[in-house]
Amino acid sequence: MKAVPKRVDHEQRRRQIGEALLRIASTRGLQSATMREVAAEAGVSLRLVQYYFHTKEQLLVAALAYLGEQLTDRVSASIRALGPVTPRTVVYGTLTAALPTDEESVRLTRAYTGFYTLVFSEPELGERHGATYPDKLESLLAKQITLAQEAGEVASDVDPVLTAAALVALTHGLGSSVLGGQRDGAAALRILEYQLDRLFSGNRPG
Amino acid sequence: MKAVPKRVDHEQRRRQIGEALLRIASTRGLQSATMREVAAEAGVSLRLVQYYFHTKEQLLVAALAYLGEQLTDRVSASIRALGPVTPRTVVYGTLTAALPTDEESVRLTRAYTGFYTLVFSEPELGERHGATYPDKLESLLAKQITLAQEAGEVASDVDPVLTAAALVALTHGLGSSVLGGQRDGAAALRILEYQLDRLFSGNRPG
DNA sequence: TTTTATTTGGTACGAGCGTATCATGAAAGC
DNA sequence: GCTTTCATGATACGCTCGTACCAAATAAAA
Repeated sequence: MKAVPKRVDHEQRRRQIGEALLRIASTRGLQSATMREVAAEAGVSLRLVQYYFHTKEQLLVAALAYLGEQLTDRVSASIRALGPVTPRTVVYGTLTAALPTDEESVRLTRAYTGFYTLVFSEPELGERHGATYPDKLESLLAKQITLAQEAGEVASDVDPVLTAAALVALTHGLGSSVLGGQRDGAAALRILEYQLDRLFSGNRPG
Repeated sequence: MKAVPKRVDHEQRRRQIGEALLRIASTRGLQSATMREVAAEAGVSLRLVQYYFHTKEQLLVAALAYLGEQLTDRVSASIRALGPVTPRTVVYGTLTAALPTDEESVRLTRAYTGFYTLVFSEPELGERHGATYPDKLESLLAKQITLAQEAGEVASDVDPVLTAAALVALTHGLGSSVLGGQRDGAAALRILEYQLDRLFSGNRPG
């Protein structure tokens, strides 16, 4: 079967090629990520890309999976960096990690946006991958907000579900504005933190 | 020179073709709006599209202008529909009009998103058009929030600029989630109105 | 009516795309 | 050692894209 690869590690090769695609997607855009460009970026021949990914869609799906890994890695690292795990640090860490503030996050959000817009025109890709990231994010945040309410950190009259959805949408919108060149990452972070500070100020604003 | 067009009204023809492109952009996506597809959708020959728009970029720029008209028309209609012009109605009307809730707004936001993402990869188009819509929107909303503060409708300690930016980004993010099929327009509207209601509730939430 | 400029149609060209095909070197199994 | 399978390479095919070219109608001007 596939007991031991003969010469090279298949998974490593696939990853090498998939990451080349992500690199292109985050610099020249996903529509520039042709099979030939990916091959050149990965330093291999076109035939090799076809060998490991019989079709382009398979390549895209694999690259999207790799991107998902990097994204969740970054989020958990961001939460960890904020010290003890509390509802507040989870919410801050999760959302600020998704904002394109430094070089790595710009890369990730650019690539992610590319896939997101691709799904607009090719819905099969999203179904094949089942990428319901935002939904899980929202329910996670809603739970954290509820916990924060019980701890008195968030006013008791806020609706956790509606607020969590708004925060995710806000973060997404801010990310788009940064990628679109409307403002820089620091400004976006300021806007997001302002909203979070207002939310986590207990019963009174300010 | 071009005193009187001989047979047909040039501007009308250009509009006919431009709207055909918008129709394609809002259904099959902007990447499906090839010159041939636009010609077929407009019911004219490919040569005619080339005649009125020497290059595809000119066609895109013109269509973007038409889209802008329709967008501002919809916003002012939405404001007018909310009754007397107050800061509150202006803010509600502007933002809810930008949300894909009915068929028309879905069409508009789909087309708008197509152009927005196109600018990601072709920044020249945005520069050529100078489409700094969001910036103007934010300053307009910031001013309205300031007015609402003076009228006591909004808590005096909110930052109008940061809040306006957040509202625009929130609306954009919500629109994306609707277009991405994550929720429907009604749910997005509920989330937005919840935030607006909290903002316009004076000094206390609820 | 003849001329001329404007408006329309049909078609071809060159480039880039995803994909398929043919061919070859190198390791594994008998 | 020979054969079979895996891994890689070079190249070709069919398609679609934006654009360019050639030609024919038709309305305005003379």
